[in-house]
Amino acid sequence: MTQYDSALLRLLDERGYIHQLTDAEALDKLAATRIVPGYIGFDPTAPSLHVGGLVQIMLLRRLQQAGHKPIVLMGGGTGKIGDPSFKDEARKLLTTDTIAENVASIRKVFSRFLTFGDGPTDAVMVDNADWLDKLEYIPFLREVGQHFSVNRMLSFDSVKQRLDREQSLSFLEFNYMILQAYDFRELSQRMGCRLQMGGSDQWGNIVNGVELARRMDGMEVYGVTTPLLTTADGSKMGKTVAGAVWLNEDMLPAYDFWQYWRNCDDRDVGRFLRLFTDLPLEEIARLESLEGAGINQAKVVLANEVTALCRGEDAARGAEATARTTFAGGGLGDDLPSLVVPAEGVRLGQACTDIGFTASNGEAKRKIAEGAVRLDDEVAGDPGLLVTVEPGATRKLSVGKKRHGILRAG
RNA sequence: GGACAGGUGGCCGAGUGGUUAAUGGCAGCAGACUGUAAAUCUGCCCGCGAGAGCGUACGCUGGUUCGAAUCCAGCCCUGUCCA
Repeated sequence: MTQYDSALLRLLDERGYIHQLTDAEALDKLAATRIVPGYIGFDPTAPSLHVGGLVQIMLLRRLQQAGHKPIVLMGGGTGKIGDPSFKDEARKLLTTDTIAENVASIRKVFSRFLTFGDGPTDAVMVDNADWLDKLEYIPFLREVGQHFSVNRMLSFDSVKQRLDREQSLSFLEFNYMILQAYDFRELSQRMGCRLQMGGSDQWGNIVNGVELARRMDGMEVYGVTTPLLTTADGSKMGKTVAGAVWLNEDMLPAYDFWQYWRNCDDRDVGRFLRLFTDLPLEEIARLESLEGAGINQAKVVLANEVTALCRGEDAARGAEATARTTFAGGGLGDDLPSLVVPAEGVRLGQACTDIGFTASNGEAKRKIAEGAVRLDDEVAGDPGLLVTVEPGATRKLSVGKKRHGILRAG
């Protein structure tokens, strides 16, 4: 571990955020002596960020915790292009309306992590559409384009694999890194921004920005990337087959969000606690050293802390209470998904699909045949079984060991 | 614009006229074992239907044929090379 003078780099280092630094020494010196405004860009490709973007948000939070100024850059402009870095194929182009909606929807989550305002270390939010939309092609090429070498751009890993695999990289996408570099330069001019952070896939884009600021203005700015966050089994964080683990509450119930963390791999617990919670390092060290089933305690703490941060204390408490009653007590917690059953009843297979545990009636039938479906904790073997619920009562419907739901009378 | 190669189920990838709803692998789900973990073994894995069964599906549109993912034509898309 390198010894840093600045609180910022020490904090980032000990909690596992640092993958690469453009100029560690100079940045360390700068951060030790003055407030460093730093930014991270978020492209509005969906109405919410998901857990994969949480490291980035936490990074801004750490920046503020270390006494610096976080800048949230919404990619209202770059979102119209789509970052090709390490992508196998081009993303579908989003309409400008969708982008505007996504920007509006994504903004909300940041206020839980950062303190916004006008103070020197208060966070601010900007949208690169404000300057990118106005660019004029020829002047832009002359001022900015002349500083880029295509030979060099082609050599970046982020696009190389795309070229090596002989997949098309459109000129539109190819320009993305130029625009991101321009963003960095623009922010350094407008708000004295000196630092860009991002995932390791952003290294190429960040380095381009550092070089552009130097070439155009003789300005020294810096870059930090975080390690690529994968779960212990090697998959990307935040994306499951069932769908992404969204940060916005209207996209994913708090209970499911909590469960995502509760079910994480043993090997990930310590790393996640350092990255995604504010717990002191000694406490984390204690939690991650728990052996065997004891590690489950640490997972509950992780789930509680992250849910509280993202969704609020109440959401975390509710999700934990539901989990405890359901799994430990064999009962029914309030936060479980529920389905209203009409008076005439509903077929068992249909119920499994309607509540969202199975994707189709066919799948429901297969699961029932496999003995995976239980009604009030009794294995139910007949997909045609007509399930009714007494008025005022509830019944428990389970598929597998993890998915439980409430059937209510209609 | 020309030559060549390709477009198959969430992904990779077999299949070149008929027991093909389509081999295999990955991912996923379930069962067993556990700790709501991992690993392992087993089963499942297009939709509708209680079921017999029906409907869709191999880039798109037509055609040949009793029968096509497989053959033919046109078109669209991708890549490589050439102009």
